[in-house]
Amino acid sequence: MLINHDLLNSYGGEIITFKTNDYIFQEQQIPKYYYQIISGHIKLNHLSEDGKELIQGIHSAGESVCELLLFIDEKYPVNAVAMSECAVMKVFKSDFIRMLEDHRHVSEDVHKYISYRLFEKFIMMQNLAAHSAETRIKGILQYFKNYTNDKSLYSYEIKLTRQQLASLSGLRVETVIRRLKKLEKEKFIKIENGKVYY
DNA sequence: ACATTAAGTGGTG
DNA sequence: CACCACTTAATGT
Repeated sequence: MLINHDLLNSYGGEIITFKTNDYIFQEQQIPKYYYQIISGHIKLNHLSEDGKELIQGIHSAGESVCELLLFIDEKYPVNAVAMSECAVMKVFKSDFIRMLEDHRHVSEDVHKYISYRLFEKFIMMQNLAAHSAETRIKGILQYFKNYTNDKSLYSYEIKLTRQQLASLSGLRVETVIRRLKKLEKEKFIKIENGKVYY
């Protein structure tokens, strides 16, 4: 995990729980807390004017969400939504900042974490900006498999719905479904009972 | 049995 | 591809 729970506790950290589809925070709100996921999954999304959802990222246990907003004076650019039942540790902004000042190594960990997230954004941007649907989908699949150690063929089960893959890639559901079937024929992925293995 | 959600198909622009 | 309409399968209450 990014930051030790005991340390967060000693700086006023408290645990709050969310049910599926609950908001941890919403777009345009002013960031006041540091959030670190204890269990469950949280997605960062944005709804376009016509109602289409763009998923900016999906985070799980041990990771923090939008901590970078605590270092600048801006409102949240995205919503944080619980994708399952979630337990989250939250720490007041001022206490969080004080903790970083008191613990240099923790501060470095946070720097690295933010840097890695930014690095990911570069990769994702390049994938989404000027590529075919097939390349976009492959990019998303690779992005999630990168978090696992097993790199062998079909070792990773994509635990996302076709719709979620669409919201991540900026494509429509139908396109995702059709492309996945094509990728299966090409032996790039395997599909069993609707589940995608990559 | 009825409602809901996700996967999948056809066809048009 | 996006968009629209619709069918099918699986779950849930």
